[in-house]
Amino acid sequence: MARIRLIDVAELAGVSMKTVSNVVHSYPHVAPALREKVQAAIDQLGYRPNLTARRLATGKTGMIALAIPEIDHPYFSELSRHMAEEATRRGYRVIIEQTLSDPDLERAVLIDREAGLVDGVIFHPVRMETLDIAKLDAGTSLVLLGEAAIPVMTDHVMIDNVSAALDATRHLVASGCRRIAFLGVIAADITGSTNQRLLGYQQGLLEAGVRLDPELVFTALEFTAEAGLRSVTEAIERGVRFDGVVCRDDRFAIGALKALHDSGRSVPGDVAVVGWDNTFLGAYTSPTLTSVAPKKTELVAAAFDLLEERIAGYRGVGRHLIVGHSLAVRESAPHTP
Amino acid sequence: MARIRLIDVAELAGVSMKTVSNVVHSYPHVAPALREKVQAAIDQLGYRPNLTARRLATGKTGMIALAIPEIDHPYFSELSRHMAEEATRRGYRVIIEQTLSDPDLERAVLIDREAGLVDGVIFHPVRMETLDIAKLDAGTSLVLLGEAAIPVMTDHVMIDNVSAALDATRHLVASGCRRIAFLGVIAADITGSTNQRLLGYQQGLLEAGVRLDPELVFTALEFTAEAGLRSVTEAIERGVRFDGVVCRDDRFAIGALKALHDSGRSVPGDVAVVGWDNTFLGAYTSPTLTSVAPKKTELVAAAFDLLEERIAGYRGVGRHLIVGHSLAVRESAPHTP
DNA sequence: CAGCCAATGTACAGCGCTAGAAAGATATTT
DNA sequence: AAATATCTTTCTAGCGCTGTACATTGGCTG
Repeated sequence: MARIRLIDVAELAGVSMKTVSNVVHSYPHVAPALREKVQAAIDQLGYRPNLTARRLATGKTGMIALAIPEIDHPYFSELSRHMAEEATRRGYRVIIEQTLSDPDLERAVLIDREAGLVDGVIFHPVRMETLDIAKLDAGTSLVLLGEAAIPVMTDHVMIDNVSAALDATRHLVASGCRRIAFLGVIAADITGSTNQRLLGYQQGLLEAGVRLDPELVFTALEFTAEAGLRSVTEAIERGVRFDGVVCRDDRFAIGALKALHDSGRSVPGDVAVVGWDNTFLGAYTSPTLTSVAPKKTELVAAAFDLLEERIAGYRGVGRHLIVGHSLAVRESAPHTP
Repeated sequence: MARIRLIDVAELAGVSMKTVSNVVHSYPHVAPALREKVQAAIDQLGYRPNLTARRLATGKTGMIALAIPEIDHPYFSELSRHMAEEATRRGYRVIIEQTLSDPDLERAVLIDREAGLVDGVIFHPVRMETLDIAKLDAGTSLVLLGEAAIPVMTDHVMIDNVSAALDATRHLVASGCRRIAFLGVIAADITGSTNQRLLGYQQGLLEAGVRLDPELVFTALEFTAEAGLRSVTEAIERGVRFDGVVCRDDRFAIGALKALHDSGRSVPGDVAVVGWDNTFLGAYTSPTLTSVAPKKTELVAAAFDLLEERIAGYRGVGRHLIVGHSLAVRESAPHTP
């Protein structure tokens, strides 16, 4: 079953390849009669242009790569969905690369990108350091997401983590919490995200005239609900008292909800809980989860805008965009009446 | 910043293109000294082969498409992750196509596949009908997932839904449930999945000598936790009594948990709940969710095996594989003591 | 009716890489 | 030393499509 080529259609229709190509591309200056004849040949043979060949000829692949740590992390799977939809809207296809937070895989993404496979890359680094990225960002189209690394020359989109954490903390303060914990600092995590969120949290306490009690900064071992559960359970067992928790991540928040539930605390009665990322998980818990909500569609649109400008030839310094956020208020930390 | 080409390397090293190509491909018969010289030139220029060109020349793209209804559905995002990992293991890249259960998008997947973009497609159809798929499966490499459509000529992997539903029902019967409900039949859903699961459910009741009460078959309007919640809430309000629920989907199960919780029922005390797909959602709920667990890694491996045989040239009739399943037993329907 | 322009169509040289044939170099055998 | 075998390397024809340069046609103008 040999594939039908442009030339096969051309022969059947008795015209040149270019004319067939013109029909395929809806080039205006083709005589209606000819166009019809060619179209008939196309239909008859079931011709589909070979995209690989087209790519080689045009130099454009029409494809962008989205490199994220884990496909099945709710935040990233939602992000992927938005990316896929935005890409379709803009005429691109998305190829998803899972880096698993492995520095080598992350590096591979940046190197492969140059292999002419994709026109650009949207990359959410976790482990690669600023300088490392700067070194590999060899002038091709790249947009970074998140706060892990921010090379000056590279475009970058994020939310204002400090102010978001501040909002979350203020929300808890407003509903009467005074002993507010922060979950979770990760031993192995040297990314800026946690630090910034912690900073906003401190600022919120300061504003409320509450002193930060180091005992209330909970540490987790890894980014899982399980680790969050363990961390909160241990705090409870240590006798730490708290009436609110700002969680660095929805999964931590879910672990926290479970820990509180298992230890007989009511949420939000005894402890109010705020998560982060506003993933769909939060809608499924009991109680439902209040969560910091990055404006994902804005973020996706901004990332694409920057990327397309790069693809179009922009070679200037990196643009660093902040997109909005809000607080999705649900049962675990409701509005004050 | 013009891209470095094979010929640039060849010129710098003072050899022919083919020799450079041989080095790149680790072809054995290259004199060590020459190999070193070429490698030095490659490193110096930072040469990366252009994959698009390679593809055009070899006819292999090294890429497969995974077409699923929604990237951010937990089942599919977990599946995607496994697919991505298996693909990497086998030397492929995955391009994910989101069909959104739209018949036109589903059809587009099958048509685009022929555009020389990918070597094969793994496709989980939802809306396309058997005949429609059969018509478009024009001899290229395709493997289907799920139960929606099963054209004879096309390869296909699924779990035994009847027997899995039977297992779930038996589990509830064994723990003493007698009035077992089934959630949810979807008005608009004509896929085989629901019917098969319903069949296994009936069979389980029959075995236990329990008559099927039509009142216990709960209908939902769409595939969301929200719809599940509503369906169960309405049943409770109608005064329907039941002590167990087999859910067609983890999201329904989560809706059910919430409905039961909100109405003051305890799970599993008053009502035991079994979900389906064993997504990570089930580990995060309170109580945690017992769920039918398709062996995803087996499924992924089987799909790839079939696909690779197709890619390698197999042109016979469709193989229809059943992969295993188990029941992930957690708190919502625990083991009987 | 020559002279021109615009509208249509054709020819063909790449895009960067691969792979098989052919040539050149070196080693082995008789 | 000639003949043969074995390595190494070069040559070159595509892969299927696009875009530029050029050829052709027909309609109009003056």
